Amino acid sequence: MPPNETIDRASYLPAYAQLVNILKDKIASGELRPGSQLPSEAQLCERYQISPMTVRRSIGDLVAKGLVTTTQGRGTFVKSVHIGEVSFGLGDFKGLFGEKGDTKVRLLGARIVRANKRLARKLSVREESRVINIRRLLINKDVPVLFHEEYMVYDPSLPIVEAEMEATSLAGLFSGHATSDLKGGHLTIEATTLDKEEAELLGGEVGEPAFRLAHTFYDFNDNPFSWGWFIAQGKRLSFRTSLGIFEHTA
Amino acid sequence: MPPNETIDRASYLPAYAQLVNILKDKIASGELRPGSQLPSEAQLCERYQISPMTVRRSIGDLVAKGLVTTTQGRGTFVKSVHIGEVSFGLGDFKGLFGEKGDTKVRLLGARIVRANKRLARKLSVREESRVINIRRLLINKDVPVLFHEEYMVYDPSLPIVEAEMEATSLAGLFSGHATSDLKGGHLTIEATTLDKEEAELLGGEVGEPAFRLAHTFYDFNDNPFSWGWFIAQGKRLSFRTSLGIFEHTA
DNA sequence: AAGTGGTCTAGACCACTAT
DNA sequence: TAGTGGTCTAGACCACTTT
Repeated sequence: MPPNETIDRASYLPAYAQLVNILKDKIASGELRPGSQLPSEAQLCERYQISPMTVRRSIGDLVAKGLVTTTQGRGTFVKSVHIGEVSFGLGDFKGLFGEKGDTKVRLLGARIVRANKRLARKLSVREESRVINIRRLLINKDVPVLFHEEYMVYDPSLPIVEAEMEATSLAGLFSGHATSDLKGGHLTIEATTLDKEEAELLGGEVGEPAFRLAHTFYDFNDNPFSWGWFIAQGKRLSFRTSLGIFEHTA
Repeated sequence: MPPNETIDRASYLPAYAQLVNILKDKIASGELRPGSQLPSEAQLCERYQISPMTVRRSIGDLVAKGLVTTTQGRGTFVKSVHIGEVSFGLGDFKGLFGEKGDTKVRLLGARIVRANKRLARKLSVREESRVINIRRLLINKDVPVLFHEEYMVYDPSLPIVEAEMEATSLAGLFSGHATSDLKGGHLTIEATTLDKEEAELLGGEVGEPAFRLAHTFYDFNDNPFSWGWFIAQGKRLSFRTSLGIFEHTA
């Protein structure tokens, strides 16, 4: 478990990764405390008999992991932990899906509506223009876990529903192959409570805590083409992360 | 705005960053669509007259940004967007603090309690052992924005309250200088609703949507020493992020 | 066999910080 | 001035995928 103090050139693990592990362990064990300075790159080269570019790669990895900071002319230092820099992944959201095959999508409705003011602004279309509204329920092992409501611009030049629906298909977005028409989007996570309809669909109680994941997706002309949100019960979902050094970083 | 098609060796911007921008723009403009293959590293070396290591650094940056993937023996390809890989930061949380000077912390109470079963498990102490309980209210411009409840192990060998309180002081954790006794921790974000007490403290309504950010912090012996949570009204907070290519990536 | 990315060398010069 | 990290070169050899 304790890594050797030398680089094993025969190891399947590349030299830079071995050095990362060595330094990481020194930090995790407290041998290198937050604020203390790491050996200089030249010293690490000499100590472990590896070339400068390899040492730099190792240190770059540690910087990327948020474990150290470098300052030109000063040196490399172990960072102390800051909550503000933590990031959470949406992988937890994906966990609602479970194993493939367990998950089904039930289409609750698809219709064409006229854009009100808010919708017109969100999709950059004129008020009263036609917009596709799609409502889906995601079911995992017969348990409804996610409600999705989405509005998409209606482009008469396209074969409507199938193409549009595939564009932001749940499976594609979360785990599989998204379309190449999607340039990117914005997401926000909000706290909310279930309303009557959502509670019925998800099998929960009205007023129960829930997450709303709102999305806007853009095409390669930077025009929004989809706006909507996912609703998940709070009890079925939480976002987890770690600060500092933990197994999962290994 | 459109970057030149050559590397400017006189630019203050390093060569690898210039190549990153060139490739990023080709992706953003749709010239390189999701799924399509980038020129090989050798071709990029030739085309832009830079050495292999420099090209690799550029591509490494794009991989880190999640814009491309590389497969040994196959090539480098533009990724399509996947929600599951998105991550969002706690910077939004930090936004509750506002400009420095606007923010005050009011100590609502600090006392020593006996650990119940749950608390004993969370802090890895025996049931009935003594634990410090601290409750704070964070106030920004006279508006209460954050309620913090925390339990810490009571170590009789330390000068109690001040040392312990500083260990996870709000200011230190979110923006400033954390102590070097903190190795790391686990965080979870949950959806919840305000109970009566929280509603009174935060000036909200009972049952109103809220976020709970729960934390456990560990020392360098991997012993948990702090467990607790922050409560923020949902209307004062949302977590935002982007997928794909947007300005903020520049 | 040809082409691709993955690792690594052994230096070079530059920009910045400290003394 | 000495020491630090930041960038970059011009190759090398390896592992892997595809034809």
